[in-house]
Amino acid sequence: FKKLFGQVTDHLVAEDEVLVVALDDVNYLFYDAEASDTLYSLLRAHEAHTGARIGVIVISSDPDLDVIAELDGRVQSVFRPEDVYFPSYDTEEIVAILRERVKRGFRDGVIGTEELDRVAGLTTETGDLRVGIDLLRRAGLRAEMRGSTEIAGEDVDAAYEKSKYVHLSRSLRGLADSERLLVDVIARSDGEQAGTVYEIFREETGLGYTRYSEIVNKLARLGIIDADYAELEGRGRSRELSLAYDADAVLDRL
DNA sequence: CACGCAACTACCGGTCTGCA
DNA sequence: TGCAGACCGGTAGTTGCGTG
Repeated sequence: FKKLFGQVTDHLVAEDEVLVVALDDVNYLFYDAEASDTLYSLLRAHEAHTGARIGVIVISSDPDLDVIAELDGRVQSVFRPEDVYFPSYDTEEIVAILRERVKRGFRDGVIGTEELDRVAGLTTETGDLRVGIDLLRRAGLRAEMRGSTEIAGEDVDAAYEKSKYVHLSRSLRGLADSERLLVDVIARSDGEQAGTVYEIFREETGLGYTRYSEIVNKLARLGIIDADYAELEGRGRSRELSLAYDADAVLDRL
């Protein structure tokens, strides 16, 4: 990193250029607690490499995440961004976007208005356009498998059983071995207390509580598991760990 | 009602290891 | 040899119950 970054900043100084870095989906950096270090390197580059000018644009797709508040003080003091808020797509906009995809991806008449509305409705429910696009693809393939040139309502419904998990598949794919193992343990002991789950986790991995706690937090922030403080748990407080998805769906994708 | 304690979580400094 | 990532131990902080 140091070597590469040094080359970049040297180039900026030599050519008298300004680098603008756009970080799409930054929320994922927060889930890994990497956001502050990343922004710090970029925004304070001029301290280590005099004359290097770097600006940052950050794009978050998690409305519950307060980007500025979650950053370190040392980053907050140099990162004073302008906020631009983009509201999520409404059903009408989703339909328009999906219709455009349909036009490009399918022959005329492959999907009717009724079926497209159904896709749009399911997409609105999950709040993610990726679900809708995946849904079109799967429904189309399913119709083709049946030897039909038209997508039927049941193609959409059957495809949705897979498409609704695009988030899950994507999240799981990015996990390290020990993280996947913990997901596996939680899937098999759903709803247990943090301490109980740790016992099993330690037996299988030999890792310490610190690492365990960090992984639990990461999985919770990714939305793979729920880790809520349980009410009335004898002494002190304890978190209850459970999957945010259907256990079989998770185990299938591990 | 203050206090200690159990059962956790959060954080920090540091070691170990693999890689180029 | 230098670096980055994974991991650990120690310790401080949080919470709510039991106790005198």
